[in-house]
Amino acid sequence: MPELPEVETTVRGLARFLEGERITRVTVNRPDLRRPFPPDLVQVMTGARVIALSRRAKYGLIHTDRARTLVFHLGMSGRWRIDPPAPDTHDHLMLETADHRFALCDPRRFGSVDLIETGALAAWPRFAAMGPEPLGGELTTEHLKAAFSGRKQAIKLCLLDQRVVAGLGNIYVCEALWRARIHPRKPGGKVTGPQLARLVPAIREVLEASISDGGSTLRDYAGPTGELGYFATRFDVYGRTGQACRRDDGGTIRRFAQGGRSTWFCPKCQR
DNA sequence: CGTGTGCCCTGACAGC
DNA sequence: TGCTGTCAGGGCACAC
Repeated sequence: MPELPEVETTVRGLARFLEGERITRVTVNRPDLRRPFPPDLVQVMTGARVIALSRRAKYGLIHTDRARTLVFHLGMSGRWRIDPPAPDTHDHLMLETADHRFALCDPRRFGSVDLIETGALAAWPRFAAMGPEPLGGELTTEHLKAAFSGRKQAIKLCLLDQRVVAGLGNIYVCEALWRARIHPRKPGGKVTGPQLARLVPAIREVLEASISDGGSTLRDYAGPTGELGYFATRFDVYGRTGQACRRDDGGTIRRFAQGGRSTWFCPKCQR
């Protein structure tokens, strides 16, 4: 269930085992996920040393000493299994080091694997059009104001647009809008100044809280099973149809569809 | 251009 | 038990 916090948690978990290590073996079990695997994937990655791992939006990056970076996306159902005790039908790609094995498992196969020249990552079309990262100070009230200006589209959909902010998904958009007390159907261009000012910290805080939960879950999972696990957190609105708003304002969480996906919100405090 | 729709794929779950 | 329908955290191609 990968959104930004899960990707960040996954990258951190992989980094502990992969950074500085040499890839001794690469196994490809099928030719593609959403897109074909790079034809030279095995050749380039076999024997490569991993320099560092990082994240851009919901993509994980494995930088190697071959001037190339393996860029993975976990789609809807992807995860890396570290030292899996048994093979899984959906382990599509396996990387091995001297001490560990890393299986990219993705039942729905909405994920992707690309091999990009490290020096040209910023120009990679999928990255070039992206907005700022929601963490780390790039994302400002002024940026959102400019990005939303004149847009009639609902703010929920604006925030899912990776050109506006890179890495927000359905869960965290719902959660951030609740925190900022903004109605998800409000047109982007009509969001008020005070609402925008609340939105930036709301986004940052909900992501940071999830990442710290993910970190603790990861520590647990890294022990006995050796698998990466996704954080389990208590959402304020996501999936809480019919339950009381956590602000105790008498509101009941409601669900409706926007752009083919579900939105949850509190009609009492989100305006 | 901005905006809306449908599809890629498998699995989990509810209801019968 | 097994069938059927619905839904799922993403991204993209395509139509207007």
